Amino acid sequence: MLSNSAKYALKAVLYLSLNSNEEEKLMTKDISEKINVPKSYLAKILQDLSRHGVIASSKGPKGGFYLHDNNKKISLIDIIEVIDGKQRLSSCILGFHECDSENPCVLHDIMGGANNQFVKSLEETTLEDLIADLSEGSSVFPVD
Amino acid sequence: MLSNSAKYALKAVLYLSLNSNEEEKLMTKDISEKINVPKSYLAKILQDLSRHGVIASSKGPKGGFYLHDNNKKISLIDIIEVIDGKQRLSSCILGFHECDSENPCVLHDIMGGANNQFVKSLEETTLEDLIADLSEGSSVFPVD
DNA sequence: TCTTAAATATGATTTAAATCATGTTTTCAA
DNA sequence: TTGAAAACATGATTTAAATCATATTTAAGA
Repeated sequence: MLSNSAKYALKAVLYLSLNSNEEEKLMTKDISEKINVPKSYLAKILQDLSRHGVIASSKGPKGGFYLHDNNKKISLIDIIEVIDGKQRLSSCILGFHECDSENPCVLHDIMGGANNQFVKSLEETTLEDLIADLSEGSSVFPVD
Repeated sequence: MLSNSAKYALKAVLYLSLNSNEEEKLMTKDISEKINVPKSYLAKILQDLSRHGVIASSKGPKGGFYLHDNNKKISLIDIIEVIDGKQRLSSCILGFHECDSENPCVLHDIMGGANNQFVKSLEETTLEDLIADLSEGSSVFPVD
């Protein structure tokens, strides 16, 4: 459903949203240790996210990755799509190309629209929402 | 969520449930052409399913794969678990090991139990149910 | 201006899933 | 009883994702 890379991206951006700002940037090394993701692999993902404007970065000494406030208004789906593309999440569970509610594959209804609902949640949920949940203590930010 | 192999298994077993019985067995070659899955790859999967009693087989000339009536009462989850194991379907979307409703990861609620519900459907749905849906014309059996 | 610390860009390597290939066993039918 | 047709078993190859490595660019600070 989600690639490993996309999961790492979500974790990293969430970590940044909790621990960074314009004054306190974070290096790949720090993030990778904290969220338990291989450093060079994470580096590639962060660079990808930065190139697409999902996160901010600056080079050189005292440089690193961080989030602007408006980056926190981004929805989760936008993070995922930078890494996995648009297709992956909406694809039929049996790999049927023309699968939709008009022309449902034999498992489409079994899924009960679970996937659609999940995608909708990803579209509607922003980083800020997750931060709110976490600060309420109603959920946990997993490391592994 | 599901491996490619598990998808192929579902398609193959469903095809068998529609087109085979004790008198009309089907060879790997026939099934693979019909459901559009590589022959030798499918062979491995069918042998796996047969070894686990999900489908029946007989060797030699006039041999092949088929389903007994009681094989049609099997639920979809049992087909999937033979191929993918028990873990894969229930794992946390962020890869968090202790993720459950007691200790939800930050995405657990976002998923809205979509995954749990999906697994439940797979547990409750039998091949017969799918066959019924198909014969009503309310769904389609996809080839690709 | 020079050194150093960071991201950036690019490509190589590893790993696991997917796919292919082939020899062995069983059983039917002539 | 023998040849052929099928599943069965096993292992090799390919491919894509995941991971690693390293040279290049940028910018801070001395």
